[in-house]
Amino acid sequence: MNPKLKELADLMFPDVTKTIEDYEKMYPERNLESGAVVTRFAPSPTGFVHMGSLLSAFEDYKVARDTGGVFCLRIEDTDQKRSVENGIEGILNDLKNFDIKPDEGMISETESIGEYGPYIQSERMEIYHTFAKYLVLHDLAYPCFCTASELDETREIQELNKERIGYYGSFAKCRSLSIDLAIEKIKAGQEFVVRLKSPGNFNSKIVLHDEVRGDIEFPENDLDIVLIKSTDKLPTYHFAHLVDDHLMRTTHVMRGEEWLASFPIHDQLFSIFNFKKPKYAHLGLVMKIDETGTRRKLSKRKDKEASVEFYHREGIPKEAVKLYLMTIANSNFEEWLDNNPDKSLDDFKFDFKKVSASGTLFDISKLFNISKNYFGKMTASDIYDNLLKWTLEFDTEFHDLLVKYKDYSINIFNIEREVLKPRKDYTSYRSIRSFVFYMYDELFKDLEYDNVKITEKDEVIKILNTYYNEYMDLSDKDNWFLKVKEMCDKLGYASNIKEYKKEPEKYKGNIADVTGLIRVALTSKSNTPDLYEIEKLLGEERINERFNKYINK
RNA sequence: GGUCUGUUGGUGAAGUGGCUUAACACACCACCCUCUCAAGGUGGCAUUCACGGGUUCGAAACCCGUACAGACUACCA
Repeated sequence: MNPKLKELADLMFPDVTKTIEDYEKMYPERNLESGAVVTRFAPSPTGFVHMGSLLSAFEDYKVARDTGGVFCLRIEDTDQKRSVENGIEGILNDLKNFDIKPDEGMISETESIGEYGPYIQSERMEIYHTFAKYLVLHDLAYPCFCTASELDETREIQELNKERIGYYGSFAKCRSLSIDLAIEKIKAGQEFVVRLKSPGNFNSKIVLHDEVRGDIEFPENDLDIVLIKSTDKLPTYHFAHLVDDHLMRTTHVMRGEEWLASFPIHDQLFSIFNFKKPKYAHLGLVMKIDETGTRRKLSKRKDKEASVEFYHREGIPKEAVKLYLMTIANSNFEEWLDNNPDKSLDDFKFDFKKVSASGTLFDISKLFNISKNYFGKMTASDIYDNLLKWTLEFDTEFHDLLVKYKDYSINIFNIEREVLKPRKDYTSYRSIRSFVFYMYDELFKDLEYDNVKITEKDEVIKILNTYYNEYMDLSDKDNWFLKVKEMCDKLGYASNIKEYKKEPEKYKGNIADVTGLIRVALTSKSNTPDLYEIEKLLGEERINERFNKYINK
């Protein structure tokens, strides 16, 4: 070995005490069953998770579960500017809201589980430096003293001459610096970054395999990319990816499409160290159509639905969100679910080949539809329990009523539920209140009554009184309806709508007008679930009160 | 400027050369059912797969161009 190189490497990394072999021993190959997949989700600690990230975390987690593998949460805090206070807790919480728990890695702001840590990159300094030092020792990396303005300058020249932009070939000034000079500069206290001495040739092609896109041809990487940054001595993403995913024995790297372009860099890094390469899957981005009608990446800043906390706040059941995520993750999932209505998400196996390569437009109406169907399958008491939790956090007024009237509330949620075709109107926990508020006297105030057909005051009084005094029969639904019809006939309203349509001039109106009036008087709404069920739950006394309230409004 | 990816209806998409006169689901529209609504049922919604060439007996699928969209091209991830 070149002793000069050793001197340089020692100077650059005085803190390194271990060797790569030491780390290989510390973090041995995992002893997993064949087919078990090791994935990882590696966010910056920004405190919350973006929809696109949630999708990839969800897929990472799903594959790990499906194969009996490991899902790891690693924190990429190598860009200190992005970190926020308690950022890890925030991420963990967002993930937890969708039942995603790491098998390994960070489990709180400061704690982790697993034998492959530390799982926070800023705590892995010495490891990165050990690997970087190895590279310097073998003349595969070098210190670069170029300043930001020098770099800007060469970029401008490159732009002007329409040359490829970057630090490569003759533009890589520090690559050809003599070792002596480099040593001298470091001794003189000059700042430096560590750059890869890329062995690639831009004119040669390589073919890399992506699990969703198949084989892709790239030019070899010839960029002398930065491995270790100057001021904080932290690694760049590229280098951290190599070291961490190798040492954590990640088998499948699933990440956004934005990483596709740096695939050749990562492949080259693994080749240089002769490490076993993980498989890669580059996922299509989650897009939306904005006000101007153009398609663009869903943005954390601009789009409220981009932050996963939004779904929690809206009260969309996490199960529904997961079903939606699965439909965009694997295009065959929806059909599978239709054909296997009794099976759950866990019975479906994630398939890389069914991942769409093109960016997905985020479709919130589809999500609501899935949510609606999910509510349709829940039991009334499940709804009650979950709604109780949701309102505790987001609607304490309603929460108190739910506590006070537990059984009554469950009965409300059970209206038209335990039947062959259950009604489907709830789209979220938040939406429920607007469907049932009138069932609670405490909320039946400051009303705006919907419009009704029958408005003439004497007629209104006559119908409500006649109904209440002579025709209200709550013993069972059939009797109830017979009585209503009877009353209509007596008062001159058609009890059969078909008849009415044939000869409308023969009647004052039809049964729908009459029940419409009763419905609005009782609930203030013209659209509600089954009237009989509502009346039955309300009971005679409150029906009377509400009729009077309506008449005197 | 360079590199790479993508392009099937309003949306998500199936489709790997003949079974496609293009599944399925969401949305939308119409009708039916019906005391209102939600559901549910029936039907409609791409003469055509960004465009132009080519290969082939045969192409949405294969090849070549073009266009458009997106990503990357940082000591950000």
